[in-house]
Formats: sequence, C-alpha cells, structure tokens
Amino acid sequence: MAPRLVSSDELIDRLTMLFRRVGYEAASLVEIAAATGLQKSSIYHRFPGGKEQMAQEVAEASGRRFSEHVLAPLRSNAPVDERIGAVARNLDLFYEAGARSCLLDTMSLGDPGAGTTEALAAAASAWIRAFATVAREAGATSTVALARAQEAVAGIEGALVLARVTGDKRPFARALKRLPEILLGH
Amino acid sequence: MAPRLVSSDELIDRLTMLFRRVGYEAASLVEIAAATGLQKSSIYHRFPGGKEQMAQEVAEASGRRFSEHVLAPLRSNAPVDERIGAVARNLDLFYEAGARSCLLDTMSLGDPGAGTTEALAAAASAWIRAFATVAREAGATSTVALARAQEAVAGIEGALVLARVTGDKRPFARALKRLPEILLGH
DNA sequence: GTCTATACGACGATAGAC
DNA sequence: GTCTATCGTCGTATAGAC
Repeated sequence: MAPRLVSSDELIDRLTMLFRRVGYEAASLVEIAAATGLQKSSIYHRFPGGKEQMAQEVAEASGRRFSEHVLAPLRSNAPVDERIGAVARNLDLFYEAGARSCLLDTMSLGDPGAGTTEALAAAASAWIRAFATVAREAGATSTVALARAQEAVAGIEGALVLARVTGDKRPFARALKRLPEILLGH
Repeated sequence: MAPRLVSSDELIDRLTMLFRRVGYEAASLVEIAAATGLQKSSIYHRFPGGKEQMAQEVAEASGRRFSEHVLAPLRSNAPVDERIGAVARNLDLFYEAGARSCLLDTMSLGDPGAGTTEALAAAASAWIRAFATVAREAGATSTVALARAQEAVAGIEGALVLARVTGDKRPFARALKRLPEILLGH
C-alpha cells in the first residue's frame, strides 16, 4: 500500500479552490489532476463516483466547514453585535476580501448531480438559518428574521458576483460592514 | 440563397436564454442546436467565431437591450420614485420574478473569451452607472451614489443566486421592493 | 495508493452537397 | 443559408502494472 501523497482533507481543499474558481463544468480532470498533484486515475481511486462525487463531497465539506468555522462565533455568548462583527471578519477571510467566488454560485450551474445540488441547498439554508437566529435574538419575529437573513446573504453573494465581473471589491467590504444593521434592524 | 429559418434577433434571443440557464461551459453545441432549431453547421455560418463569438454577441446584445428596455424609464422625466418603480417592474419581468439567472453571473465562469468578459463588465458598469445617476439626482454625492447603486445591483444579483440554489424567490421580490430606499437613501 | 497507457464517447469545428 | 457527414481533440473514465 503506497503512502498517501495528499491527505483527504488537502484533496478536498484543493478541489474546493478549483470549483470555486472555475465552477463545475469548466473543471476538467486534467485541471483537477494539476490542482491536486495526483494523476487522474489516482483521483478515481479516492472518488470512484468521478467528478460528480468530487463535487458532492466538496459541497458537503464546504457547508460543514463554513458552519463550523465561519459561522461559529454566532453560537458564542458574547454580545450580539460582537458576534456579528466576528462573523464579518471570518467572511472577509473566507472570501479573501471578495476575490474568491462562492461555491453556492459557481457550483449551481450546469449539471453537478442531484447530491451536489442538495448539498448546496442545505448549506445555503443553514447559513440563512444561522443569520435568522441572530436576528430573532435581536427581537425580530421569525418572518422578519428570515427576510433579514436572506437579505444579508444575498447582499454578500451579489457583491461577490460584482467583484468577479467588474473587479471592484468595495461592494463586498460594504456588504460586510452593513451586516449588523441588516440583521439587527435598521 | 436559402431563406433564414431563424431571424438574427431570434437566434440571439434563444442563445441568451440558453446561456442564462446553463452558463457558458455547459452550453454544448448540441444543446445550442436544439435551442435554436438549427444544425450545428448552420450556426457556424452565422457565427464563424464559434461559441466564443456567440457568447460575446449575446453579452453585447443583452447589455444593449437591458439598457434600452429595462433601464429606459430611468431616463424619463417622471418623478424619481415613479421611475424607480417602473424599473423594478421591468426587472421583475426580465428575471421572471427571480426564476431566471443573470448573464453577468452565469457567463462569468469558465473561459468565455476576452470579448465576452469585457462585454459583461461593460454591461455591469452601465447598470451601476444608471442607478448611480438616479441616486445623484436624489441628492447623493457621487461617491455615495455609486455605493448605493452597487448595493442595489448586488442585492438583486445575490437574490437571483439564492433563488437558483434554494428555490425561494421571495428575496428577489424584496430586493426589488427595497430599490427606492436603497437608491434614494434610507 | 499511485502510476502509465488506453478506451471511447462527446466536444467544438469543418467540408462540401444542395 | 441550410443540410448531412465527418474530422481531430479533449472530455471522463478504466485497465492493469508496480
């Protein structure tokens, strides 16, 4: 049994980077091999289900990590605005100040398979739910909290699209800055 | 000279629909032929530059039409809030209440060629500029007006991403409803 | 578990008849 | 201008040695 040249975590990491950058369809196996440092057939040994399985595992892992790391401060017992500030800083790192696209966007085009589509939907819902919980703590009804959470997430996703298309990352910075106002009410 | 089975405008229309739905990379020539009702080689007669030329012409035409039709009410001399309301209704039709994705998003992944990328950037800038002009009319400085315009466009683009991923189109409706507040100041 | 080599279908694109 | 037929390449995926 030859030693693993690339750990499972690192493999997912590098695939995640690739899918975020070019999306699902444009990520060819040649690029996947180059990005991971493995040969095509070695990758199939890790993902017998091929590209669809890679996409699904990336989507699932990314949703998990986003929840565990980026959104983690929301579950602390610091003051609400401090928690939101911490999440904003995490988001700035996660999206590299707007330079990196979001998997929810880039992997939801083409035909990445049902499993991936479900994983993306689940990740989006979890994010929105986490934001909505904070809004509720600030006194909003569950309906209003959901709307505020969706507005906040949409603002971030849209700013990332703008950054990719126009190169201007300032809207992303402002979307993060507005986060407290949006979630806590204007 | 055989008669044109599909007019040039209709050809662009159908290609636009396809690219909005699946993006650039996932739009294969087989799908393009099916969507347009022409054979692959007939399409090459119209677009000798192949898929890249199709993408570029679609991006350019879409930017033009968006400016001429969707954003047109902004250039009338009705009261500002009425103009914005008219644009919101146009946007609702253009994006079919959130059911259709935006070309700025779906065609900015993969490698659609330099011409397409430039056309998308130009279209995004024109949209933002049009919104910013309205904000300036409402008394905002040019810096603030730009920020408001970008916030408004990002809100719409993000809501479209959310709609595609989660299936929930309500954030899009709310993004349109917020349009006056955002552009005219809170 | 990784590699080289290869199968083979789908892809973008072209040739040439009508 | 449209079609049928076809080209070469690149795509995903496998086989089998080490």
